[in-house]
Amino acid sequence: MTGRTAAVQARSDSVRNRRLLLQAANEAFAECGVDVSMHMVAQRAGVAKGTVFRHFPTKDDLLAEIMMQLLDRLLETADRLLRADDAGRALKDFMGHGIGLLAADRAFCDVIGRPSLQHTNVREAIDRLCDTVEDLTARAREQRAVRGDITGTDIVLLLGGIHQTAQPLLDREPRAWERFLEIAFDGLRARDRPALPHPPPAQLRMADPSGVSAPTRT
Amino acid sequence: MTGRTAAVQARSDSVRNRRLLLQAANEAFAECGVDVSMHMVAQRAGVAKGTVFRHFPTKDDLLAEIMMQLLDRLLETADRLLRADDAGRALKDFMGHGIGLLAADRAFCDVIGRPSLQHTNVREAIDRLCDTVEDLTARAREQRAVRGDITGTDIVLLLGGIHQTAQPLLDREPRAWERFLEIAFDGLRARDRPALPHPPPAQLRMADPSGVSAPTRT
DNA sequence: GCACAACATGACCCCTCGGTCATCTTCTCG
DNA sequence: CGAGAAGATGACCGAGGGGTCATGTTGTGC
Repeated sequence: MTGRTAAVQARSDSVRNRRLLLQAANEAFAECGVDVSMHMVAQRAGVAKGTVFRHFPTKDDLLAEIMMQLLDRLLETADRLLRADDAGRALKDFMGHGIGLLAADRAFCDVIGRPSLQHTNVREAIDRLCDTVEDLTARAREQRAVRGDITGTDIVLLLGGIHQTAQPLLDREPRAWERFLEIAFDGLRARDRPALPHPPPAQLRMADPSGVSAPTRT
Repeated sequence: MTGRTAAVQARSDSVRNRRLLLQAANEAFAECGVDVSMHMVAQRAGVAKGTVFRHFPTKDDLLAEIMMQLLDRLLETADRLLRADDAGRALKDFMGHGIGLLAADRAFCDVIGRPSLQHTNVREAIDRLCDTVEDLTARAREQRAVRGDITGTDIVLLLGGIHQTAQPLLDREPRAWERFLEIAFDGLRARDRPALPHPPPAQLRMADPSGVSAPTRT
């Protein structure tokens, strides 16, 4: 997408460095979260700091590229699960997949958690993902696998929440989130219970052009 | 506890400034989390930066003092609820109280979320809180208000998780966490369900003298 | 009201971070 | 192989953070 379309041929060392950088950034972001320094990324890739900025003009650009890969894969999984027979199972599988990604990548948590720092295409990818989760949830609702007042937004929010719940246990038991996914899903499934407090949350929109929910905080 | 016990009398302006500082720091930490700068705190209190460091030698000292107030109040609530008749109701009330505090104080979330930066007395207070929650949970378990394989650690972890779930909705609906507390509690209550995956998590200990789980990351 | 200790102040130090750029190196093409 | 452009490098910049300290100010006991 970036190198060989036009007449200009990318130099071999440039291509190699770009690959090394993406790999190093992937690991560094996953381990340390978005606050990892560009110097650290450069060091991991075995190049100088300036080289990082030659390939990715800002830290946000680098982060966006990496997050897009993650989101694309997750979106692909969601699309595939949309065609499963057992919609309840599919929804739970999707949640497991998403939480697994969160558990393996601190930067992904940071990006999902606070929309403060973001590229437009990442925001749009997240919106697309929310749409698909809405569909997944609708199917589960129709098949009575979850209660009638659960929305896709509930599910999206629960992803971050369930991961956060299990996070202190991550060192000792990397898959501890399965326990809490089970508890949460039992709650989602509860029939014969009074209506939930508060109306179902409105759909989260990160990439609205009206600029209403622009980043406000530090 | 800090000023008037010994022979030395604290000067009036010093006492006033200390009060102003604690109040300002409370607000600043609550709004911006632990990453708020000491300069910001000083500004809010209407004093110079040096004054902050005269009263609190390090940022950690200031943060610890504020967190201790919060934890003491929460611990008091937990102790009171331990004497309620309906143990299930008491446990849920406690969770509501805790999540409400998390929703109102970003620094509290930060401190609970990652134990990286901490004073010993804060760690001990958290441990005491965990003990009390363990008791609260045991009573609820005995009264069959929650399933038999739920521990106090589950509950403590769920506090942060439920808050995190609702956090993106905080601006529009400050009490949105009630919806997710309801869902989670329905899950905790689920009878006739297969056993949860993974054994109940071991109790979290923040103040262990063996220094095993010392802060490792950045 | 005086003297002095305690206190308040903000310029300053050192550090880290994202980002820049003059300079040097290396790949590529003829 | 040689020229030249694309790429790599790391010293450097400004912002902002926690923390310090010489200096100026003020409350207090005599």
